[in-house]
Amino acid sequence: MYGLLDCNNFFVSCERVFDPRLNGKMVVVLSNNDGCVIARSNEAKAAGIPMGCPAFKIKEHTDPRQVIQLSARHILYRDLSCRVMNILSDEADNVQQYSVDEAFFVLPHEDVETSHRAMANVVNRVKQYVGIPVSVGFAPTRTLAKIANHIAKRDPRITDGVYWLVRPEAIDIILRRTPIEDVWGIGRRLSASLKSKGIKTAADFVKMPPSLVRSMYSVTLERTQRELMGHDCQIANPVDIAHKTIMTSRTFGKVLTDRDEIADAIVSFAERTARQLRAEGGVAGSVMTYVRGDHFREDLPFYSNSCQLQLATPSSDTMTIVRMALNAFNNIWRDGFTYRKAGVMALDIQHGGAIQLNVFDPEDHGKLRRLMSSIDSINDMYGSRSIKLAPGLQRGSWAPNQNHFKPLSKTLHFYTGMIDINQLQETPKGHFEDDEEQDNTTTEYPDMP
DNA sequence: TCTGGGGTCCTAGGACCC
DNA sequence: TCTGGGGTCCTAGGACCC
Repeated sequence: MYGLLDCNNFFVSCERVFDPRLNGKMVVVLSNNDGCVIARSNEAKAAGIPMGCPAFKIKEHTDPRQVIQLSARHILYRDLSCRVMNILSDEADNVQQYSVDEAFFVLPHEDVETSHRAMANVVNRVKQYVGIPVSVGFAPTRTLAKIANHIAKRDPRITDGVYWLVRPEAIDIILRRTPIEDVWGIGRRLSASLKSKGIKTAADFVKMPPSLVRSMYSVTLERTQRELMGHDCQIANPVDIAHKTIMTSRTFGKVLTDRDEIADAIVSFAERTARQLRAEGGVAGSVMTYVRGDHFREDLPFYSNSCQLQLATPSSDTMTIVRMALNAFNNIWRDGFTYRKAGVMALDIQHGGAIQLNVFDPEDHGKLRRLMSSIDSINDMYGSRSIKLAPGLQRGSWAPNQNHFKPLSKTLHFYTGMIDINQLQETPKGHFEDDEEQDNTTTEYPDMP
């Protein structure tokens, strides 16, 4: 039996913790660059604003003046996420965090009643101590637990925010009511294809011969089907598996043409990638840099390219990663094009320290490791940009647009104790939204004094 | 005017080998 | 005219997720 705990409208709920005036309003949280809607309040969902909706298209769905738009503050969301997961871990076993706002787990109790009480307790404690509403679904497989969770979230008659989808007859009824596109693992393309064959609900899908599903589509889809039938296939088991790739990429706030400005961005991306690599205790075997134009601008010549370079010895040292990223960038840079996005990716990541040293490699790796660990300590202590590489100290003209920050309530002081509010005062260009908090911009509140 | 970021897995096809 | 069979490994691209 799997449990799935999922935070309701997570980013919006986080914002509401610090500003109760957002309750009952249409609220959306925007992606980097204030580009797309990545979280919606129930009110915004009811108005028909879809997930991923470009901010400038909100007006196609509802009066945009009634919608409170907020730039994302991921560091805050991660902090609250940790608190939710900690409370869950008090009651549940084998907690596997699947994303920032959801986790699979199992319960130690044998009987449903005790389990239900334990989970109702978690839901209440999270609401009380973190301020975030959560829902829990239980089912024999993860794919069914996803469906159970949706029901817990949507149906107000579900008591305590916890729904059990266990009895075969109940599963049968629910599958008949579940549109095929709502099944975890069946996205836009697959659902369109299945519908064209008359498969409209999860129940229709389950009736297909599994061998046909595999031959017409893939083993992945066949696994999804078997999970719906109640056979645990461990799909998308995210469990403690260390990352295989780590990427940092951004869409620039504007189209860039200057090589040095883009190199500046590459350095920042590489630094951040290296830092994350070290935080996970991994080393990268190769580094990839990519650049691309703006594919929405048909009036500009489009260019997109990437280059992956192998390291002589796998490394997580900032200077090495930055150097490789810049070398790769130099290989793909073309004059005369415009650039809107770039990224740096660490690949072939190894964990656990069994690194094969290259005897021809002149670097003193012990020394580098000590230097990096000192830099990390200083940045942890004094703020993440206290020490950077000199090439990263440029203009930051690539910085994304984020014009919808609202001042954080002073209650943040009392609340987290983890975020240094003094760091919130300045908003230098060319840094990352999760490095520090911002800002002084005031958001207009419709219908608010 | 304005369209995110960071991941995973699978498959097909090509290069290469014996 | 006729052009094997069976592997492996790698890569690019497509699908999905939140």
